[in-house]
Amino acid sequence: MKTYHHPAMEDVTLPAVMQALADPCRVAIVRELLSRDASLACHEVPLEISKATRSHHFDVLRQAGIIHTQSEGTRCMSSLRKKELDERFPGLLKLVEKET
Amino acid sequence: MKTYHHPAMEDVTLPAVMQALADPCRVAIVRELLSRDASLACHEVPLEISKATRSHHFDVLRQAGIIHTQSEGTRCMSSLRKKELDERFPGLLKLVEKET
DNA sequence: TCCATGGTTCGACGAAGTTCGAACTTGCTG
DNA sequence: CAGCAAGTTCGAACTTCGTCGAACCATGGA
Repeated sequence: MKTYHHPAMEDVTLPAVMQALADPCRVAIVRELLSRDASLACHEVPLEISKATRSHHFDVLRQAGIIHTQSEGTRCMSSLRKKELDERFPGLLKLVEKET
Repeated sequence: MKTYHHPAMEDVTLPAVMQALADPCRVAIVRELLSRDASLACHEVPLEISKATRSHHFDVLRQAGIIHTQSEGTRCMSSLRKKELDERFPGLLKLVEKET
């Protein structure tokens, strides 16, 4: 079973998290997670991109400390690190929440 | 006298503004502006980068709707579009304010 | 009028990021 | 066991970004 590395929240920098959210696909993923308030398998995201690209975007979000991922059978379930994020970057998720 | 183009705030997207703040230099510039609560000439920013690079970063911030720039003699003074930003992206500036 | 100063623009360069197909791994299920 | 479905990894092609030096443009003063 694959395991994923998640950075400690205090090691996550503002530019890094901004960088991660600087892509419309990734913002869409975070919004999907916000609207569900639950974890989500990669392939469930409604985006017209290849598997490889999808995997990459989840990777970036994970390395930026935004999501937490774990294997569950053949799927990998991701969820927001909501509480930690709210503590480290208060207001960030609220910012993403709005559709605009 | 040079004039600058500033986008309408409703045309500024979240990924665009995130992209602009995804660079440590630009975050530093915004922090400097926040701490002064006044406008700032390009060359006053305490960053060890060339004139050209400096100009570029101000450009990016301007196009992302974050700062407003105007010529004053030979200098160009920039200031935060604080009120508009707070309205369009509430909590964004507060996020940048923290040193971490 | 000439020069110094503050910024801009241009072209170049390497670094980094996005995207994909293809091959591979892993776990479930018939 | 065979086959499928979900993800990962790799390499390639391409784009974008950050940085700089050099040349350039305005403005204000000597």
